[in-house]
Amino acid sequence: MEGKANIQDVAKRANVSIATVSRVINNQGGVRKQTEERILKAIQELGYIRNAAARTMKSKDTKTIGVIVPDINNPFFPSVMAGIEQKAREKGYFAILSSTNESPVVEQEILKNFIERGVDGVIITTANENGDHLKQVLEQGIPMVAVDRSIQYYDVDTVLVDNVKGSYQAVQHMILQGHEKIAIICGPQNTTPGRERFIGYKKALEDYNLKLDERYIFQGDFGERSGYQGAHQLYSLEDRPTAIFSSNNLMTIGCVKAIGDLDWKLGEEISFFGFDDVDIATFINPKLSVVSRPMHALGELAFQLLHERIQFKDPVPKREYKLSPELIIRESCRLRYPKSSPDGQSLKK
Amino acid sequence: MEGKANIQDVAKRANVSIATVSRVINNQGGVRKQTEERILKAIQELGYIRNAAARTMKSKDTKTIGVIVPDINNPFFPSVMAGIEQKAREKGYFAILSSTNESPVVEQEILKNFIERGVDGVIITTANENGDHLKQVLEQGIPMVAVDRSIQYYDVDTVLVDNVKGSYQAVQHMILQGHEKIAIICGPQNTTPGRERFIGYKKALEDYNLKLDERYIFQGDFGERSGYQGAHQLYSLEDRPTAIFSSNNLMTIGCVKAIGDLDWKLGEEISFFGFDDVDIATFINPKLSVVSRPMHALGELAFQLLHERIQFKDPVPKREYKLSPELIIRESCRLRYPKSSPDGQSLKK
DNA sequence: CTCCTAAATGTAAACGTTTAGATTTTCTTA
DNA sequence: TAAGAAAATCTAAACGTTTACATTTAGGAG
Repeated sequence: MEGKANIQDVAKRANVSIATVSRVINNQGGVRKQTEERILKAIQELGYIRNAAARTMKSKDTKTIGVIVPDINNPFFPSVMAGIEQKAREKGYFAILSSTNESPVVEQEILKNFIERGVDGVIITTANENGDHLKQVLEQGIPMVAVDRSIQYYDVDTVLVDNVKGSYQAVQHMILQGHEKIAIICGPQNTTPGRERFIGYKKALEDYNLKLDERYIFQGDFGERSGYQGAHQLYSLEDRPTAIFSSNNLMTIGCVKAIGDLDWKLGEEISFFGFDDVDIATFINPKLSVVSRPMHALGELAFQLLHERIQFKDPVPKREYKLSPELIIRESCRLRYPKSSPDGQSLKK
Repeated sequence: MEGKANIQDVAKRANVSIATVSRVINNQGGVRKQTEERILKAIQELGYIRNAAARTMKSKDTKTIGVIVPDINNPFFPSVMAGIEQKAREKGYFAILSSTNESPVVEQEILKNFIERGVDGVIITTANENGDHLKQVLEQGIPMVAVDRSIQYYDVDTVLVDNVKGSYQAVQHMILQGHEKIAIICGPQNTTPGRERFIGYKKALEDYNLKLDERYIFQGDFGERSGYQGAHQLYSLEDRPTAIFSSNNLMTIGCVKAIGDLDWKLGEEISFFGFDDVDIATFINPKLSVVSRPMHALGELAFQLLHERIQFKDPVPKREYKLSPELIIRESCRLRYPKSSPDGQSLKK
């Protein structure tokens, strides 16, 4: 009983034509109950499993979507993926997941492969927002939705987190606590999240009449190491900041590590706010205040948009969703008494 | 210029037959340079991309492997996945990833779908080691390798971590520090890791003539919550343990959280060793000692074994690898002075 | 210039489905 | 019970490749 049975074998055994078998496999109805049972029995006995490749050849669709993430080790993406997968499974879709390690070249290859395989749609967090490597996909009429990073030159549905709002609120929170020397550890400025979180930071300072101080701006790369370096550099400043805003989870980890190593008193000498919740946030003392992103929801929404595109091929205009992040206030930001020593004696007002 | 070009179109445009085109697509040689260039040009101009489904119909293989994990949110699996993916890409394979949420039913469905798609192989961490749902895959002659959890009734290549050794060493370490009342937070006993880590624990106690105390054995389920509950229960004991060994990462997190909430002095009143390294390990004070698994290597090896099976279909006997975990000694285990108050005054020899 | 051989290219038959459209069977109704 | 309609079933043609085998072409040797 090799795994060889095909629809022919089933048809023969059930004494019907392959068309009828096909009908019951896809429950299209119009088959007498008695016949159906006979066919089902034959399928059972032969251990028949339909061949997806052959099916795809005729019907075009694969019930497969391709998912591209830049870094599978960043816990943000598995979470998003979980959301995607859940919704996908509900609708009978499967997901091919590939990680680019932030390499546009790899991304290009993966996309080509996705097209070869005839994926019904693509969900992507691109490694290169300005690239034209996405063109090929769109040209094939394959729907695409961008997650977390938007795409420059093409109109694709996009699901973002409101980064500006998130970082604005975080920085605002620190300002309202009396901080004036607030540093930021930035992400790469050629990525949407990196850029936007910086914008929120600037906007908050502006709205509260604090001037931007170059010394307090550290350019990181979203990697743990750069967070570590950032904190070190800020610490080495003559005039240290009293608060730090870190632009993503990994840098937060690096940053907090450095703060610990430097014996910089978190929540006292230095307040802290991070973008993205992290496991460690509630383990260190004081607990970290963070901006939390609705990752699962992001994934669910992304699939939902994609699915709509897959089903109704009509050209609906591009849609863009911005999900609001949530401020989780814990303990790493303490009231600050401006212009005075940090002992809290001379409370202003 | 719809994304419709097929091999026929290319052939026509290059003024050759489809056979020749096929030959250059698969670089099989035997095509005059001049002709090849003409074909390449046509491909370029038409934006032709070969149809994987049609290809698969003839040549049988899909260059796709299916990967099944029980919980995509457990950081262990993305790490393994990264290893798999890296090796796979090197060999021109792609991976379909699906998460079962520990549900054997879902797992069964996914496997069926994998067969439909004609994956060339399967890498799986099964949700049900005793299930016969794996039979269908093997029957189709699809190679399979098990990762982290072995499979009962079938002979498949297996890549494991030496759980017994890991937990043995961890417990041994605590014993040698003088601990006698060592508790364990177990994983489910119907999974290999859960079982084996418990065995290592028992063995260590036995070897050092410590008797197993039922009160110090807490049955968890590898989830964070159960770790939390475990620590609570142990704390509520009249005669508290002086050390805890936690069987996995998530339970470690729960456990450490509880210890914090209970104000149980980590590293002083209670020593701790966890299986699996976690982000938080180096953030809390004292830093956590853990057993660390070579996750990336696990994934790489798994793919390698699978690839061998795919290439050489000959029935090689089942192979089983056990990778050694590594003990990372940090600070959460302190010397214990047995039989005396924990103030360390009465050091026994 | 022929002939022969080897290299290059072409022809046509699968692969396993789905699905119009044709045909047969069953059921209803007069 | 026959006719007609409706339901069930069948036939055959795709889908886009790969590949064994057949055919043509090129290039030397005589």
